[in-house]
Amino acid sequence: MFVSGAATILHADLDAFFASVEQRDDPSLRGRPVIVGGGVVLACSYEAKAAGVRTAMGGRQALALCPGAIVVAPRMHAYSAASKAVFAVFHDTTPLVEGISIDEAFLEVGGLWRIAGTPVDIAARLRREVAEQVGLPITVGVARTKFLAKVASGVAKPDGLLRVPPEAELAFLHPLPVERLWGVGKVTSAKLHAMGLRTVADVADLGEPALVSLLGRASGRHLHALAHGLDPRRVETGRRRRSIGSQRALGRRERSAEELDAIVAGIVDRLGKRLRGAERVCRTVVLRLRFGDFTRVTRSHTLAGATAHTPTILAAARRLLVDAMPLIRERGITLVGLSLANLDRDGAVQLTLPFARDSGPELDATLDALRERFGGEAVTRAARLGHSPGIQMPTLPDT
DNA sequence: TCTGGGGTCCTAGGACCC
DNA sequence: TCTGGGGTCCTAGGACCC
Repeated sequence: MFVSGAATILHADLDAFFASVEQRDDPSLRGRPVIVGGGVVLACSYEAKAAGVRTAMGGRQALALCPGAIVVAPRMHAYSAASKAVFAVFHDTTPLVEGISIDEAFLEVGGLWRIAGTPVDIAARLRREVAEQVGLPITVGVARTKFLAKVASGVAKPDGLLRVPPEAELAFLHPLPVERLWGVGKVTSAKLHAMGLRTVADVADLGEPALVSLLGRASGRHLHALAHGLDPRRVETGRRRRSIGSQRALGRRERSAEELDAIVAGIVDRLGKRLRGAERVCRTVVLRLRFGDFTRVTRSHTLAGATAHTPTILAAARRLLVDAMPLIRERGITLVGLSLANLDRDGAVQLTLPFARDSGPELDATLDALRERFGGEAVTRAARLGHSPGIQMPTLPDT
């Protein structure tokens, strides 16, 4: 059930996913700049990207950059059906598939060479099958680790295939800008730039203690490892969602307490249905608010027991909303959202196992043993706790 | 640049316990 | 009686990703 032997990982990533589905379903859109979304760009075709359009950009700005763009309203059902079809191809390729998002997955193919050929053969076939069976372009990165496979697919986009051979990893990685490192966003890249660090090689030269003091323990260690081509994370099947949420942007108009209450009730209703549809229960209700000045807050409440009962969740959400009303009146509300978290943390057994700091292989072996014993899906948590290093907390089902 | 919607993980502090 | 170490759980905020 679990991987043995040399790991070889594919990172498969659909190109401009939503926009590609639109171009597939409407031939008149092919070869033309397509923007999916309205107020904000959810996705755009490569023709629009060439004009400077980017995901999450305001719609007005996008059209200013690319006046010829065709704007299409999102069709989430079509995307989710296309995603399912692509994941079916993934699962035909190998049982070891870890979905990362609607359009991306890691595939472990290290043990397949005897029956399916080299990883590059497998990747080429995968791309062909996705094109033939689903009609979408997909890029695949091939490498020894997740991170390198992901970077490879990013470099190979669009509609490409790139393998990073083990002996060429650092030569491939080190000239890249720090923004390519997974976990380096705006804030972190600004900090790194302020230190004069621009490439992955610069980060690799800095040394772990300096990175940790700059970025915090977890990020510092993580980045240091990635910059040296080290990434022990394996492809994990059976990961389950840890929270579900829904939110609504409200614009700048004033909202009465009754109006907000009705919006929250609507969101709770939707989330309750999703929760029960997934046969899951939650213990924590989180209210998310964004204000007129774009500051945000969250307010949360943890229930005594897990539930999927809409009235129970609604009562908790209402209390959080009422408590937040003074803030809302003061700053003006522009977004309301709810998350249901601590999923399935009731009727579960929590084990706490002490480990020495940094005993990675031991931890992995223990987790594998737990998965063997209880099934891959059962072990839902294996985290290093921030302020109590070395403790693991797998969560097991009721036995 | 006047800003969506769905997520993950990490950090830090306080209450509480032994 | 006071203090410390070690630990769990909850809340809140923030960075990041697609």
